[in-house]
Amino acid sequence: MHKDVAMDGQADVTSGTADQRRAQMVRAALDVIVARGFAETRIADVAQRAGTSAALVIYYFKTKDQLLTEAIRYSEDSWYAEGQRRMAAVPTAAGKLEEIIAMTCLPEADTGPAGSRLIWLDFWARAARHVEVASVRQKSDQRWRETIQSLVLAGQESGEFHVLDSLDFADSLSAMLDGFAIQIALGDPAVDAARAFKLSMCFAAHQLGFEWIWPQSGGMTREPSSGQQP
Amino acid sequence: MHKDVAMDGQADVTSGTADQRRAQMVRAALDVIVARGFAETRIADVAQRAGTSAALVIYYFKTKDQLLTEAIRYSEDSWYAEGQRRMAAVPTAAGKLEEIIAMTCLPEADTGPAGSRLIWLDFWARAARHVEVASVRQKSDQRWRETIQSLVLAGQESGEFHVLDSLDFADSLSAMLDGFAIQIALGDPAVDAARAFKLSMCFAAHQLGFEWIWPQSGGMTREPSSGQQP
DNA sequence: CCGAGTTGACTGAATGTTCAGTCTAGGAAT
DNA sequence: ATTCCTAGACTGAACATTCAGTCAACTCGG
Repeated sequence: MHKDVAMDGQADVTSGTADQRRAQMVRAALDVIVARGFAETRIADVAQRAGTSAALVIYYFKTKDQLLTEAIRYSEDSWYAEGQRRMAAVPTAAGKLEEIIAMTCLPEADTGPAGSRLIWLDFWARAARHVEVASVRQKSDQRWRETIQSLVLAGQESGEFHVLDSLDFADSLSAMLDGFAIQIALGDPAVDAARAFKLSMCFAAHQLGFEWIWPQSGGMTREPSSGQQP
Repeated sequence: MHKDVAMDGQADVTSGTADQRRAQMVRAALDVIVARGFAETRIADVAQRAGTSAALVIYYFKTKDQLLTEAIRYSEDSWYAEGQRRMAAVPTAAGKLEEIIAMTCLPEADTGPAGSRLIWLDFWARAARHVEVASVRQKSDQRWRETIQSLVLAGQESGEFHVLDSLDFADSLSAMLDGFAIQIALGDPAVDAARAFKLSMCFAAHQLGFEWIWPQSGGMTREPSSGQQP
């Protein structure tokens, strides 16, 4: 019989190695998904990437489906955590918002799992047919919108932002970011990362009523994240 | 060798039947893709739908890839044509814009190929890995943005709209619509079609400076779409 | 008008490959 | 010696694509 490893992590702590193995495989899966795409991801590829056998992968994740779903969940969680981390490092609401927008728009200094934008496309497509994935996506998206919304509320309370319906704004910005993410992921020459960033920021600044200029190494809003050059 | 049927439609009229067959198959493919999703679309399914054999499908489209690519191209073209058609039926720029937005947001009275929104997800995902599809998407998107842009320019000249950078607006709205399309396609309860429509229209109205209220059967902007069928 | 030859449309039955998922048996830890 | 781990070899099914023709509609020389 199987240990029926629970998806919430801890399982039995007796074997630290087992959990490590699982995590390693999830990460390997993510790498392969990014590189080859969802549809082209074989268990054997993941196994190879993780330096083990296909049989072992199945041993840990009962099915391929479960592996992929877990990989996606992991990716989303990392993404969210990264967002929280970045926001915490910035004091002003406008700065936090800029950080969020930069995260989806500017590809450099990839967040934990590389190529998140690329994965999203597969993610969405899969969510359309796969209930479990759909629910992961829905939750993840919800969480993200709530992050934006509460950020806006905070900014309004501190007087940084105009007062407007924060939910409307969160939903709109979130949609716009998703839309730009597509263009960026697909490398559309007409709408590159920098342009998406600019347009998103202009939208936010305009709606929320704060000043924003391209981060010229001295703007009031701080440069988004670390060093990045056009 | 093959007749090498040109992709721009009319081709040579010598054999009406062959082209009909092709078109029929493309439409069948589209149906299957919508129903089962891209990855789960088998040639046999398409053949069955079209009332023929898998071998015949391959006979017309050398490979499955070609069939799918052509199906996507067809879908996009229909979508675009539908857009043009709808716009032509409305006099004001604001009305046209509303029509466009309604088309992506409101699911009712599906445009020619049903479930376009759903297909987009697969479309994007596939574009990420498949050069040919990528180019189809890029062109299609470009065309769409240009449509919006020239619409805005026209509205500005007639004095309906504020003056602003029409390209910036087109790119932003287009992104927002894509983003909402995802939520709608996936049936996210937090952002349903009506809400997406409202938020998009508010964005447009706000940016372009025209009045807009929910179409109350007598608004200045006409109700989005009406009865239409081939 | 006719029948041998040609060609395009079409099919059912292979073929061959590619994988997800077993199975079995060996190794390591307890 | 029992219980996890692990992997190589297998199984079985799902499919895309090919093959070897059949069929019907034509042409065209006589």
